[in-house]
Amino acid sequence: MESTQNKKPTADKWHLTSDRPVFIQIMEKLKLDIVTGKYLPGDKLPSVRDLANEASVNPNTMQRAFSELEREGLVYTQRTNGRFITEDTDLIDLLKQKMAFDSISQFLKSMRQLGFSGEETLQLLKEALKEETA
Amino acid sequence: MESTQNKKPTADKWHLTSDRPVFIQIMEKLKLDIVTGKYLPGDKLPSVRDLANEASVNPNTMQRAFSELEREGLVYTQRTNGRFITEDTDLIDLLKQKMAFDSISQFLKSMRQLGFSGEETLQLLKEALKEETA
DNA sequence: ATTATTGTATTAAGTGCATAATACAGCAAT
DNA sequence: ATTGCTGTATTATGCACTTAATACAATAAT
Repeated sequence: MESTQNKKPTADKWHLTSDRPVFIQIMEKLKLDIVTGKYLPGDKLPSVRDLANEASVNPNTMQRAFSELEREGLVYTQRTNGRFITEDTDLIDLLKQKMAFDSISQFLKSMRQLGFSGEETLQLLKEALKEETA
Repeated sequence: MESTQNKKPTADKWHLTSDRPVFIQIMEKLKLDIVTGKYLPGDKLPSVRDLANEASVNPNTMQRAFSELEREGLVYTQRTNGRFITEDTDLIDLLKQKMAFDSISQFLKSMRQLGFSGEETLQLLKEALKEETA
């Protein structure tokens, strides 16, 4: 017996969309959770079935996301025990740096495509930050 | 008779990838060409077939991209004469503003997801710009 | 008037992603 | 030893995007 409020409280904080492959979006979310410390090195992950259920996704899809993450060395598997976050903290740090670098590069590229110089882009960013507090 | 160098010189400057719908990527490229002035208001566009050929894409796919652009008011069609860039310069300006705003918003969002504050992000961007010239 | 070019529509096929429904093997807990 | 949970594999179905091969209607050019 579960209490009525104990159904699925930790449900969809995955905000998955249909405009890109779901397994990619899951990978991105997991990577964020890893580099931001929501998952710590060595942490045990929920089972494929549980996570699939929580994300309202097919187990195959969740499985695929983890397969890819494992290929990248971010998680490792103990065949019948579960999955765990890598303990390679250097790898995690590198990933975070790379994600930040990629974000900056992509931003500058798209702004330049729109015709803005680096200086103009910097200025626009400053103004955007100013707007936020106002 | 064509000279040997007159084959398809203006070929693939479309760099389309397979990780996202092609018709979306085409729309993005066309929008960029419009807001950056490579196409001017009222300009006549090449035919669907020619553009499809140039981009190495199926005519249906190119057609779809244009249908969407037309829905957004960026191009208009003369039934059997061809397609033209909108002459609504305000719309074009608004689009450019929106694209820049979206780019900035997305950048700030992704950096915050990585744990960086607005100030930190600004600093990282400055450093990135400094690195470029060095 | 004829011809070529325009946008547009249709049908069939192939591919990748996601789902659903199972099933199996191996280890942990009991 | 049995039971339950783990990752993993398989088969079938559906959907969206893309391609291919046509075809048609309407206008511009000749």
